[in-house]
Amino acid sequence: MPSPNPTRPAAPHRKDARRLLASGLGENFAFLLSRAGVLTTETANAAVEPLGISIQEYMVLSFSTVSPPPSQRELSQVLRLDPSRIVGLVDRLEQAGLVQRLPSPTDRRVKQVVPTDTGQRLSQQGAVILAEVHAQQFAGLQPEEIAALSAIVRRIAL
Amino acid sequence: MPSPNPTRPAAPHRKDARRLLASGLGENFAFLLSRAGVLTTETANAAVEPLGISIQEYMVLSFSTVSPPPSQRELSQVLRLDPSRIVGLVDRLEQAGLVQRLPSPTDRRVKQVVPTDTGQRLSQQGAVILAEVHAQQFAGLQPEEIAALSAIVRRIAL
DNA sequence: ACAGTATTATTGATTTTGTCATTAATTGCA
DNA sequence: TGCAATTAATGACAAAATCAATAATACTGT
Repeated sequence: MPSPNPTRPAAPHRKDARRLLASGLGENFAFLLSRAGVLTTETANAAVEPLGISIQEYMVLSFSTVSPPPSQRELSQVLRLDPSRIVGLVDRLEQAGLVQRLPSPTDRRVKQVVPTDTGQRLSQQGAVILAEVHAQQFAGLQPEEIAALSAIVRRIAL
Repeated sequence: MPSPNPTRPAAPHRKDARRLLASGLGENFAFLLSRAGVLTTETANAAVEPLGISIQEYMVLSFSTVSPPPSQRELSQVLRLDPSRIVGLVDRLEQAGLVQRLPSPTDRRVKQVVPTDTGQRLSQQGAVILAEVHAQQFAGLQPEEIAALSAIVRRIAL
């Protein structure tokens, strides 16, 4: 698990920003977006840590709440993780009693990943926590800006 | 180097998007931003591959064009990479004749990373290529939306 | 119905990254 | 001067990405 120091939410410094712009990197979407992604992921990871799961595990859990339940295959596509990685993530969630692997009624190859009641609750808790944390992280932005960001990023990411 | 298949620029599918929204993950900034970051990074990586460098190497090269030249220390802060990682990246760029390590005139501990003429040109080429690629990647967005995205993400990432 | 092909979950090997501790050289401070 | 801090570099180790292979099952075209 990439558990960055939770006490240091990684604030970049003024001077860095100036030189970043001067170098041209500050206009580079690959740089900006991946950096924004890393920063928010770090924050999110720290936020769900008290729940006893990593942010990746949270995402598996969260997506497993969809109906009908996803196969591990779908999880790997949606989360853009190698199928072999999903195995381990689901393993840990299963051991923690948060999800179950149920055989698909229609295809005996696939195992559906289904949240337990505890898993359901934890997923909702996580959603609340993350919403709070991001509200805080984006406190400097206007609500319309956040909405715009959400809409645009969704167009890129989805 | 995380060199994703350059022929498959990773297009998410309609149906995934629907279920992603249904699961609630589609409203999750940690998910959206990190995913957008990964997607654009993959695209960018494929785009600069013909130049013979990875996107990380490109970023080091690009930032080294700032004046005065950065120390390796500054590179590690700005790019959020471990100092030990910078060593290898600069090594490769140096071997490729794209940057030089010059002793700082004011502090004999620091080595300034300075682009060669070839490095300068390649950095500019890269900037052009990446601009094109992202224009293409964001083709569905209005220019104002792209501007807004850039501004907002810069506030988050910088 | 059959043969061949594709797909699913899983395992394992290999490589790449991230993270940490340590070191030698050098600087800056008390 | 002497001591703590900083820089680049190296090496150790854990985490993650990537890739190949496998067994079970499903699907296809004939």
